[in-house]
Amino acid sequence: MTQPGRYHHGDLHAALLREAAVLLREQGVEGLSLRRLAERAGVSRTAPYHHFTDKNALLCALAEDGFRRLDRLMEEADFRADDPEPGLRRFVRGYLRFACDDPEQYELMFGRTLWKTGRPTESLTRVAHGCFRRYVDKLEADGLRAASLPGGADPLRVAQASWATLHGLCRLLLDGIYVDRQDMEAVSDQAVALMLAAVRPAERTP
Amino acid sequence: MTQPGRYHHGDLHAALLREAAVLLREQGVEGLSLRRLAERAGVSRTAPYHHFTDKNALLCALAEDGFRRLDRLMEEADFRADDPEPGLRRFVRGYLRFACDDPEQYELMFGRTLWKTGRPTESLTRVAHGCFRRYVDKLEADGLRAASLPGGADPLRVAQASWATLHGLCRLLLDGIYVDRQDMEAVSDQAVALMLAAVRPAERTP
DNA sequence: GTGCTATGTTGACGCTGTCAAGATAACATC
DNA sequence: GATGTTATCTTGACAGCGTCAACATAGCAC
Repeated sequence: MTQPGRYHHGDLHAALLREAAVLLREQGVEGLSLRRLAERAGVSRTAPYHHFTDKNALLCALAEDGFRRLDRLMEEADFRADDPEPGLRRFVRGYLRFACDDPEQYELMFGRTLWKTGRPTESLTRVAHGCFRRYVDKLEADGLRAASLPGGADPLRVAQASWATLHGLCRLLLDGIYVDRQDMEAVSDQAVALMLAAVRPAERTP
Repeated sequence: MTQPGRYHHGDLHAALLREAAVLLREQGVEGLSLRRLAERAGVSRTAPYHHFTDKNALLCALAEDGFRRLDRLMEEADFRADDPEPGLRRFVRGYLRFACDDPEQYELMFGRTLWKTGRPTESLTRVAHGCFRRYVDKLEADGLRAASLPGGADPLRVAQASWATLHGLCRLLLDGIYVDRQDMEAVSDQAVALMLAAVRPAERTP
């Protein structure tokens, strides 16, 4: 459907997204230019503008795909009420694996490129927030209700702080600042311990 | 010393760094171009190349300044052995304030621009690692030695995980993803609780 | 067939980082 | 004081970028 002789591409929209995902994975956002993308799709420089209003819009669509995949991870999470540890550990590892599998995609999803410098699409914002919402709900329903919470601890706050831990870990890891790739497992366990301590503060009593 | 008629600027190196810091704060890395910088300093486009080998080099110098300031914050930190909470709380707030005071500088210090896309200067790496080292040492000396640690918890791991929490909080906050500016104080307290729980796991016993 | 709309094209503009070559000032040495 | 070396600053150029304007072509409804 992408025969070289054809004037109309056939499904440029999808092809662009597909090519963009590859380019993003291989070269990062910095290496992802609309011109190169167009060239790879065998189309002129400005053709993409008939399918995405902007480079920003294309990147938002790309990030949105990522959040949809992350949301699926969220769905599978299961913090069982009586013993949240194994589920939490599995979730943390899954999250880290998600980030490490395609660092550039993770960076795009959570980086400033879209959220600060660019203008996040309404659609992207909705999906991203839905993903977080699901995390809060899960924490509240499965983990926190059963556990004896420290006085007045808001599930939202716990969710924010624990997500921040996870997120910070990924960032430090992916950018290679203070955490090495080989430390991943150990730090991951440490993070689980940290989060568990917040959820079940009185557990370690002798 | 920056008279308009002079052929030689006088102290372009310092002037560039000064102007760059302003531009960074106001517009972010994206708005910081060497050409604009040169223009602001009243000098031709390529003059900066006689003082910094690269845009990368200039950014590294800028980030290095930031880490030196952060290191000073680290010096002041004091996690007293008998009751680390107030010191920790002060430190966390200080860290968050540091990041929020000049978000673009914080972003530059920890972002991928230098650590992933760019090539961090040896000098920058040294200062940044020294800063983290100081945190580990502080944690170990003041807080952890006195506290009853969970079996086999490595101070390095605790430092990595807790820094990740702090860092992740800042990122989410600054990029405005899952944490609002107004949540800052509450989430900050939650983070302190999280970190305290890791350091003194048996404290909440009734 | 006629027109409308979706899609793709070339040309152009201003912005960027950076290299090459040449100009000028400052400074050390004789 | 003259001379040579070096640091600094200049203009010119190049390739790359996102994006707008104007134009070309194909597909589809009537």
